[in-house]
Amino acid sequence: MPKKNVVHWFRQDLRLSDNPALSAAIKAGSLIPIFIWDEDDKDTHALGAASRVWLHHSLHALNQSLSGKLRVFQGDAKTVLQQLCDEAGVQKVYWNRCYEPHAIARDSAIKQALSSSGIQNTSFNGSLLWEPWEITKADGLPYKIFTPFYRMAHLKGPRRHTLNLLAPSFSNAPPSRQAVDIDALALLPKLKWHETLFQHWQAGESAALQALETFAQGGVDTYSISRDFPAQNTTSRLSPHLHWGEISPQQAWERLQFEGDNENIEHFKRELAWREFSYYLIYHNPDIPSKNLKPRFDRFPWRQQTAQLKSWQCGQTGYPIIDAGMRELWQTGHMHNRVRMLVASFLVKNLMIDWRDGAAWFWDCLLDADLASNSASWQWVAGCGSDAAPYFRIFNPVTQGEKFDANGHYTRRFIPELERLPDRYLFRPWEAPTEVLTQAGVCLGDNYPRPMIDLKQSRGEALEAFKRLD
DNA sequence: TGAAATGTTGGGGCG
DNA sequence: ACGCCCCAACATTTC
Repeated sequence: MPKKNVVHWFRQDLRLSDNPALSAAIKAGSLIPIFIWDEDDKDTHALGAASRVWLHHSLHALNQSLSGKLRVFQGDAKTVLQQLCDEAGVQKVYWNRCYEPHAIARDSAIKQALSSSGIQNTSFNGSLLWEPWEITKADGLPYKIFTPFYRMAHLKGPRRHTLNLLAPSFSNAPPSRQAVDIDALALLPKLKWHETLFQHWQAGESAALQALETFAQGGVDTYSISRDFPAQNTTSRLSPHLHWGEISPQQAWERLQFEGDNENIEHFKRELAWREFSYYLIYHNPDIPSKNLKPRFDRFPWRQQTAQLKSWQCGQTGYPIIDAGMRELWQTGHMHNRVRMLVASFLVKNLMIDWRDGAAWFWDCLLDADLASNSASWQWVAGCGSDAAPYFRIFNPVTQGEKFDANGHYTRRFIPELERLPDRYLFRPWEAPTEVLTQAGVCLGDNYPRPMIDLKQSRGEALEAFKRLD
């Protein structure tokens, strides 16, 4: 007797391994693997440009590992699913949960619609170590501080890895007329900008597993310390893979656990847990992308400085470590973690520009753009998050540059016009004697900007503004 | 997962 | 030998 057709709906789980919903679907019948591009340009949560590029490549990779059987649709997800189930006689639909507020709303409406037409639908946890509702304080309320959250989560232990992926038997239901080619989704921008991005990255499950392997076999050995130095590429570089679920956090967690137990591995697990905490926060605070978690920040006098925002975005602030970071973001779709903190601190605490403007730019440019992490991290930096950096913690881009990029490898890589400026002045070119600048071919205000604001003064103003919030 | 301002200490130069 | 000053080095406080 032929097996019944079942649907696995791929969303942010673009992988075959450790995929609980997919495994369940494969066990249940003949597989129709689908992806639905259901985005409307008017959506406030519409994917950023870099994310779309990643998705484009990741879908191609996924389709390849499914022997070209991935069916791609465009349009309202509920309509697409209902029509597909109807056409192909599907009685069972499987997916892994998403946790963004708009996705939760969409999915619960779909769940209801499918159930009421008698179609069984089951969702799984495919992207988090801990379900956000499972970790609570003794009084049942959600944690607001990372450390106690992590302690409790640790006690529970992470979700177990899904074993035993059976080889799928694909449904031979005729392709739906609605199915479209991945390229027809037009996820790539018209400009050639995306081609430079993908000189630095490879999307898809096998690239993700390879990145994990590389990290586990070497990168992690010095992780705790060297992760702070942007010139050393010793972070895991797993973030975009994790965002799209090309790899699960369980796979990362367990692979590193296999290497043993030391300070570096502990530290990395803690970073995975920060990702979890972001999802935890957005689940319990759906407004986190747009609303200060600390309401008193609603009175903060953010400055509407379009020109200054633009200088920051383009890496033309006159502070080399800031500009290097912003240019790294534009050129590679990525920015080193420490530098993210520096540029964010500079925007919010020196320029006094709204963190939401910074978050929006990151959202558009980052290949690893993730609503939960992006929102939670910007609120953390701005000081308006629940467990946030204290407002007075303001990074000094000169000191930080000298400390974390002492030999200037990172900064010079992204700011070639400062290539020949000696280390001594690299992070403070305005202090360099004229002849040093001339010899290095630097002309301030011409081929590299003068500092756009005074650090000491802007810091003082921000601290004043903060004090007035109390 | 800060930095600046302020305070304290102790060694060395010097009269 | 002693007091004095200077200042680096470190510690503490404040934002």
